[in-house]
Amino acid sequence: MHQISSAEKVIMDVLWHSSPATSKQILATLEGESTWHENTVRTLLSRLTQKGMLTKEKVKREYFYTPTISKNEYIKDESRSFLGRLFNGNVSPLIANFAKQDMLSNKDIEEIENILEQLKKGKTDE
Amino acid sequence: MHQISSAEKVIMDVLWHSSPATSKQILATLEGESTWHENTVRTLLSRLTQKGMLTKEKVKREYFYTPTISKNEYIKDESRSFLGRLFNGNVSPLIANFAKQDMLSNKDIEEIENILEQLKKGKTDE
DNA sequence: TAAGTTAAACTACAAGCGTAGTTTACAGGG
DNA sequence: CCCTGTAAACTACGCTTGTAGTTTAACTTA
Repeated sequence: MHQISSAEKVIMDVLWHSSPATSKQILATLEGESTWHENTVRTLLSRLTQKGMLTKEKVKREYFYTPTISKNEYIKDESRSFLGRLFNGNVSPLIANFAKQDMLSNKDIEEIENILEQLKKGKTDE
Repeated sequence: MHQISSAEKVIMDVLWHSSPATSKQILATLEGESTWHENTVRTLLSRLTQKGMLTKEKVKREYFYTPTISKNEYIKDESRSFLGRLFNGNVSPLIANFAKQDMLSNKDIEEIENILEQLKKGKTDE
């Protein structure tokens, strides 16, 4: 599984947005949004590399880091695991729950209906 | 926030299903589904109590444990945090992602549409 | 009432995480 | 060629988690 901790995910997000990147560049991107020490970022980078979530390529003295999984894959896995943990893997109870908790605006409803329409169209085309 | 670890959640699930219950009863419920030592269960119970997720009431030598939050509240909070972490808090991108990842069966689509229909009916009634 | 049983409390310990400090090594400038 | 700055590597440390072992305290039974 993709065990990425929450601090590590901040780094992954930067790299998913733009990679390959050096620790320096990542630091620059995080400037203002985080108060992390440089070494913290470097530690996170090396832990992510050890976990196989990043590859690094040396250029002169620096490494350029690149994610080994896409954000979409990550999101898919996380969604699956979330769905599994809380809703036995079924999507509709999740939606039902959002509905029950009043978490769906009219706009949400409309958008979701559109998505489903598109999806049905795509399916019958196959 | 409700920081319940995954081992702790197993205990919470037992108690959400039936509470108050003693550690003995929880052990009995878990019999067969888990290989935990009794002390492991007791440790988890006391950690959950310390975290404020359970209250306990002494009867003779034993404690009866009861969750302080409902499973629905827990699910709501988890859903919110999941949505926040991965989809900036918006539901429709989540659905769009499920769609894109082919995680929605025809049955899912139908059920979701029903939920949305019901929801719209409820809303215009107000 | 002494002994046994057992629930609860306390202690333990390794791995993972958040967050750096310290040391090493190398590239570029004078 | 040596010094310096900086990237990388290694070390650290307290907290959480998973998973118990050990000790204490209190019922229960003979």
